[in-house]
Amino acid sequence: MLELTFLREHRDETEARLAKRNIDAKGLIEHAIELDGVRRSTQTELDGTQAELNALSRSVGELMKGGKKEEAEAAKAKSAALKDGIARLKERLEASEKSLQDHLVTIPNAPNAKVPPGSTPEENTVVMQEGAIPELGPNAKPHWELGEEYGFLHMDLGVKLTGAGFPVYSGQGARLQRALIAFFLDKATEAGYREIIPPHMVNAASAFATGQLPDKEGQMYHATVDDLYLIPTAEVPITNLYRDEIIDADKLPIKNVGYTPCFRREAGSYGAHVRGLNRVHQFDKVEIVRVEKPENSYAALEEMVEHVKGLLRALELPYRQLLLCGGDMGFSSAMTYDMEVFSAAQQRWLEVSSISNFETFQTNRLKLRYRGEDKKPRLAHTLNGSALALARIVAALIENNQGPDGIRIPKALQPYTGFTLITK
RNA sequence: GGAGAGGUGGCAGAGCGGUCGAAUGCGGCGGUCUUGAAAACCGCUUUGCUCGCAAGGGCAACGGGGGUUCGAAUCCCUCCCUCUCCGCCA
Repeated sequence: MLELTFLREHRDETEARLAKRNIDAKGLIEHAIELDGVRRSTQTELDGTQAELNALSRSVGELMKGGKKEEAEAAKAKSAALKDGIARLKERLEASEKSLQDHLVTIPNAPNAKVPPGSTPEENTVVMQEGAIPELGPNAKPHWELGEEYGFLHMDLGVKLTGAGFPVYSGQGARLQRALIAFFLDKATEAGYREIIPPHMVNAASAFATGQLPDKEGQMYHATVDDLYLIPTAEVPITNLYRDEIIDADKLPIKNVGYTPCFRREAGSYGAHVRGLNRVHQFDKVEIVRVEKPENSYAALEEMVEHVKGLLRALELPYRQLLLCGGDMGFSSAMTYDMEVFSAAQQRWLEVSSISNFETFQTNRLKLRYRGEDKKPRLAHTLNGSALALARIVAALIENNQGPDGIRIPKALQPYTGFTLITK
């Protein structure tokens, strides 16, 4: 959620930044300012009336003590009218706060100045590309065929147990998952991230604070009996660790990493391009999450990108870095890089990481602040990125490394898998 | 799941209908003293909203919500959470 005071004081800037998303920025902001005006005038009026009543109540106490019974009764009678007014004003204030809130929640984050305008993935910028794209020849198979052939991935069993999009890994496939998770966690720990094992379900307040609610309600699995949500990413619980906190400036930056399974309903996305592991309802992901001072957050973003690049290089995967255009960015993000690996058998790029700076968009909802040099609490910046998301990494890894003898495991991963080749 | 106890400031812990945003202690910050440090002493030490150019005001918050009252941290209702005991259980 955008900061109201910032929006008020930097109206033109916010409008210009927001316009990159190809939405009616002017209209959205105008309406917000208007609703805020109503809220503020109501607040002022209510405060004044409440002050009057407070003074009156105090005088009643003093009159009683002084034995002036009649005067006290007169004051009591006077307070009735004030109370009426206060009740009405409170209602009005609540209503105006609610309409303001309801409106603010519909405004996406304002993109950073560097973000290219645009509305489709075609308008994203390719920042860089690295790694040789393997020539597999005509007999190359997509990962879902390889998985079946080698017997380590079973989409059909997942259907039996749960439904489409819930893969079952077995044998070397299961071990490969575990190896990747351990490898990613170790690399993040080396880079100074603290490992977190969070709950895999969160309450509505947490889902709201990181922006899953109300914006992406339909994307999450909802356990209605207890009103809990299955996390779509570790970002949700890990970022919410700091909800309602004021952190001393010298404690920043905070760098956390967590592995969790991720659950996404992905309602309405079916077809050939989502076969196999390309898009599933449950996948494993190692996520890095940072809390930063505003002046450092963009340097942190680049640092996170470098970290992810290191992982992709170690896995010997051809990859590229995309700077998302305004219209393709997530609702809460101010700037997002996507990392994609090339899946040689499918001849397409697969998104395996999304690294974003949310600036104060999340912390405003989280009420996550830090105390700077001036001792005043200010909203911190939050960032997060996948490092990395497993299912598609596995897809690309096994497709790109298929050969006549089996599927080759990259060197960096071999200490973790305990084998160098996936065989039949 | 059953029974009981309790939720107050960074922490500990008072307050149990009025002047209590809240005693006191600890911690933290600033100062005095000291060659320096410690001790001692003095002062300061929550957050949000709002009015104001500012100085400085006002309002709200004692787990959440509602109620009683001229007035609630204090009384009542309700929800949530924590702890103890019992039951169940990886």
